[in-house]
Amino acid sequence: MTVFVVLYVYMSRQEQKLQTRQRIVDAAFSLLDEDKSLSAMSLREVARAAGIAPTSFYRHFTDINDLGLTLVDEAGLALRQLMRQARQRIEAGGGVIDISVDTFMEFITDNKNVFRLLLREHTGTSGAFRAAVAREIQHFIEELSDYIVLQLKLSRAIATMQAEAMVKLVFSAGVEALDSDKSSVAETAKRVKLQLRFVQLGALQYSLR
Amino acid sequence: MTVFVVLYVYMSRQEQKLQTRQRIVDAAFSLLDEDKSLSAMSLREVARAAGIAPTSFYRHFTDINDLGLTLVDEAGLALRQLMRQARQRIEAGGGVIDISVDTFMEFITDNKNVFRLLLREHTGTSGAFRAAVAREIQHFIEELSDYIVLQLKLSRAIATMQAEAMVKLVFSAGVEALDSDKSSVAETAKRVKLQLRFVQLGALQYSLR
DNA sequence: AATTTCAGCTTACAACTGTACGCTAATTTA
DNA sequence: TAAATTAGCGTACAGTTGTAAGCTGAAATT
Repeated sequence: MTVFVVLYVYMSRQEQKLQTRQRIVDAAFSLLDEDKSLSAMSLREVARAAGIAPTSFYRHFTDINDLGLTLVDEAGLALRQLMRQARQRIEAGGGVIDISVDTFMEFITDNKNVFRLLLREHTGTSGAFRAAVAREIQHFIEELSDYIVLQLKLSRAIATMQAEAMVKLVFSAGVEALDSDKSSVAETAKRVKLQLRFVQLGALQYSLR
Repeated sequence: MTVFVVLYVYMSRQEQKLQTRQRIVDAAFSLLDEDKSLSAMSLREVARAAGIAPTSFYRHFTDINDLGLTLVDEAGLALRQLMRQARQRIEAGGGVIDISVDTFMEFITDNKNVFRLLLREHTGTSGAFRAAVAREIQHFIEELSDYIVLQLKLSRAIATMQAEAMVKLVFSAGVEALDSDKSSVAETAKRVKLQLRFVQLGALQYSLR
């Protein structure tokens, strides 16, 4: 005897819609691999990947652009979560630079498409997207700057410059990491850590001058 | 009385073809403004801008991709010329950092689309393009590294790290400069100069440690 | 002077795009 | 229970794309 048990998971209309919306977002992220950019992503392609009719897309987003902004937002959210994670690890002990870089590199390895999105749109063809990504990076810089002022007792002005330099170096290293295998990533991480040390030493030296 | 003088500038077939090819390249560069990327550039669009029939494009390039590689090459060439220019200016006297940054910022301001191409393709959707741009940047780093070894007498290993950090910081500043007006560019330049000084001081400090 | 080469053209076609329109069936509201 | 709302679908259309095929006239070669 075989018994079929059908589980009905109740979902209100609103919840169903939200779920479909998320399917679209996920589909879009999954399309964003090595050789597909946001601007090259067609509405029909996304719809296909999400398993809906092309025209149903409009029930959730007005535009492909609208979807794009959502993706950038989600990516920014992921970045901020990443920072929280790094802070926790730092409080648990360990060199700030080492832990931050390692956390970042882990993030990139595990979320290539999220980081790719940020990088591409940072220099992409939509001014709105460029600005949105720039804002996310600015958040990053400001939080790091706060940390530097508190921990290293540097002036706010110098701390900001130091933080900016560090974030940009880490992001640049991230660019390399996207196209590298695991061992190369470790090597890239090592190099950027040294460079961050240069910046740290230099900023300190400069403020003692 | 009106006299029409027709000037016949003789051009061999080969020269004509080369001229058309250059028109295509120029047209492509001119299309690469704020909101058009290489991958979003259609063959027909380029042909239209170059004033030729779509199918005539194939007499010069096998692909849009082929054209892309040519553009990256030309951009790399422009970068190398830029460096030569910077070296000349430095020999004429002045702070190395100041002159290098100023030269670079001038270049970006005068050749926005060339720099945009490099930036976009550095993180773009074509692995071949990404690699090509990475090579150009590597050139840049190596030449700067040579300079540092010679002038500042640092070890090759440390000089390379310093050079890499500096080039990446300058390129990052370039990203900002693309979306800025003239006065903001000056401000960005000032900030990156300070950051470069951090790196320089830090690398020196580190090697004396 | 006769022949070959070839840069650029026109025409043509199948594939794909965004999106307008109206239908359906199920949920939500009254 | 009756009426209203709406997520998702199918059909349809005009516009754009890459590129295949073959022609033309001028330049280059013989």
